[in-house]
Amino acid sequence: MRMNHTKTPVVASNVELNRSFYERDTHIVARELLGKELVHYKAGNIRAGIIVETEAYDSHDPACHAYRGKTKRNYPLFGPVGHAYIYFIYGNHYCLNVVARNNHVKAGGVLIRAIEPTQGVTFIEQARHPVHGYHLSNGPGKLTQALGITKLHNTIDFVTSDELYITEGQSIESSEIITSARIGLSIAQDAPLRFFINNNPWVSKTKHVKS
DNA sequence: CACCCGATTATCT
DNA sequence: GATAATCGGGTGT
Repeated sequence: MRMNHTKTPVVASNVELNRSFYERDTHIVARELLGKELVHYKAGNIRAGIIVETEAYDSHDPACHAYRGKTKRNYPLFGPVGHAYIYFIYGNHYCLNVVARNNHVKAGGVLIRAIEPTQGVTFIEQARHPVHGYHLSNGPGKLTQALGITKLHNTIDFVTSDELYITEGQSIESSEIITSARIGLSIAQDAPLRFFINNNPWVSKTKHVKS
């Protein structure tokens, strides 16, 4: 099964992704999550954005949290695909992953690194005050703060949840997708497992980008 | 724009 | 005790 990469009109879709979407190689899912819409519904309010940057991590990758086996922190990566893995880092930030892998690896997930806000921008600006523009959500710690995602959402099922879910959003042509090395790692720095939409201002700022 | 650095804490060794 | 899939503010070019 493949997504449609032919010239398709850019039409937003609010159809939720199904379980099988996440049951593929982690790097395929990372690539195909570009253009999808991440939605957080809370207390009658919706905040959402189009995913514009992702990174893939699976358990035979030394940079993956699951590389050294299951722990109290990383156990969601070993659980069912389509669920959330959220971790707290640098004493300040929450980072959001979607559990995704084929049936041949023990654990894996896709880090959502940046979104372009589409709904609830007023609430997003409140959550990120005093920041505006692309600074609202052009980084993994920024987008969770923007949408109000915390460790409380850890292990939530994107496929069945009415609070946190992902929809088809808009289709992205493969020619618009850039592959590069991942950001901020101390090991496995050269693996081409970061994906982002070319020329999208909401993609995080980086120094060196290998394509 | 490029580089440098401190904050702050859950988790792992 | 050390580390970390980050961020934002600071300084210098």
